[in-house]
Amino acid sequence: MEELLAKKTGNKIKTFRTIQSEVESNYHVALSVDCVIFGFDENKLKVLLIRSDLKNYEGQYSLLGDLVLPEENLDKAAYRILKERTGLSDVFMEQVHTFGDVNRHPASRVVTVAYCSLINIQHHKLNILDNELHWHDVESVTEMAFDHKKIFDTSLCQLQKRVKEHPLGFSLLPNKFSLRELQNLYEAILNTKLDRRNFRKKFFSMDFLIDLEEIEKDVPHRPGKLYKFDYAKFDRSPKKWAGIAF
Amino acid sequence: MEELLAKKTGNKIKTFRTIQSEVESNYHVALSVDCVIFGFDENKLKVLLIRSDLKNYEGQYSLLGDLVLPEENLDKAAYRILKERTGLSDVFMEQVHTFGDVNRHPASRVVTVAYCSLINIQHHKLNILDNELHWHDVESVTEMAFDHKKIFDTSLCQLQKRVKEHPLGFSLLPNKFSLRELQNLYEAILNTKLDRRNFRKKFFSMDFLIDLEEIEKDVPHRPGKLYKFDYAKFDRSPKKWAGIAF
DNA sequence: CAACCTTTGTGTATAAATTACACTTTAAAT
DNA sequence: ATTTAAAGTGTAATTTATACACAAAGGTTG
Repeated sequence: MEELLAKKTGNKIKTFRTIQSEVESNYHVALSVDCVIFGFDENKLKVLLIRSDLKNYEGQYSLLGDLVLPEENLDKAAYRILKERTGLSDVFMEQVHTFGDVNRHPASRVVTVAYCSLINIQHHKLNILDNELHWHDVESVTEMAFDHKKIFDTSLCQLQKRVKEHPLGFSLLPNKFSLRELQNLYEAILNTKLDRRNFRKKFFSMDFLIDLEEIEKDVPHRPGKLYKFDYAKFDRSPKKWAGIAF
Repeated sequence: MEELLAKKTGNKIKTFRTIQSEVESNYHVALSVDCVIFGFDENKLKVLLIRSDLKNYEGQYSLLGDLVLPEENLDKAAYRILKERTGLSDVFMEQVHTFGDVNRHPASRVVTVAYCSLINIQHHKLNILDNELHWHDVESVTEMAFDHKKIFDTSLCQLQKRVKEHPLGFSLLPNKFSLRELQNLYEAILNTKLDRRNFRKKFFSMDFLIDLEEIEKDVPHRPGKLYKFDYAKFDRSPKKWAGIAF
């Protein structure tokens, strides 16, 4: 949220210094939400970052965040940020962790709640406001503004864990996908190579994939069959999700 | 933290109403930490609760919490609360989730970060300050003040998950324990019955238990051998923790 | 249109892990 | 000495995970 804070303070509450003098109660803190938005494209796991415009962190990348509004629940704030930037609502979104170290923000105490979101990279257009907003390969993310690298690492770690125990991955894929794409996704998230036959066997045995009786187009080799995930069936009997151990 | 907030406001910032008028910036919120402190006694999982003294929730139980101090990190705040109430430091403590619904606190907006802590119920004396502070059977916890029931449920759920994938449970036991006690603990946390032979087989195969060459005292039947958990060995090769699937 | 390239799609044998299950041993209590 | 209650122990059956290779499909190329 740190980028936007500068603007907000400009509009409504002047500067950080002003905030601090106005807030007589030391027991109050600024509260923000930061979204780690993952996508999947070209067989790589991506994350959506913006360039920081705070002087302290000039040129560095940071997560998408904003202050939580006075009458806004935390989840709502996270969805608002996502909507503003990607135009998407109704996507997977989950709280990850809260970061509140005293000096994590250079200007004043700002406690931030991190959210992890998974979106289908094709179903949206980026809303580029003031700063560069781009997808970055997860592997290439090194330095970041504030403690955002730590937030990012925590989120990626949690994603790797959660994707094994819950069918989250499908949020990152198009509605119709081939088994190869699905496997590439898992390999990208977990950063491993998986056995193709065992992977297929596992998914077919769970029986949550609907055969769409269609095949891939425009591939320079034998096309694969297309499937979609049977969310209705999963909701009825989530226990049949055996987990992805590999 | 809600109980203490009343006092704090009395001392330093008067009343909630005063707070609200003083805080010109709507972007600032009160921040608290609530601790879900688990113990294990008489083969039952227990949680440490205090009686709420807010009028709205008279007579109901609530978690142990407090406002986060201006120069205090979140983890520090959680440890401080635990120390104040149980005299213990250096125990298992983990952030669970942050609850920030706009109206979760009747007086003003208070966002709270929940922590889960596991303590050995015998190694401490409760520091009973103003209100009743007691251990409660986890099963018997029904109504609670604020949204604390939801916080408690979330924490218990996370504990059930975490205890399978990490050797947390030993924090709840005395240093020396029998396999029966260990099994009772897992049964209490997971709320299931486990097969005794398979349970023992699993733990022995992981080879993290040190045989202390001692036996139980004062039991009216054949005494069991006592063990301790080999934390050093676990730290060297945590991958050998196979998880408790059952 | 034939040869080639790349990826799809499929099965089995082996090893490992999980489950179900019953009797003897020990120490304390009576 | 007998009773009582839990400790301690092994095996067979089932399920799950792993390793591994070749034929078929469709597009591309010369």
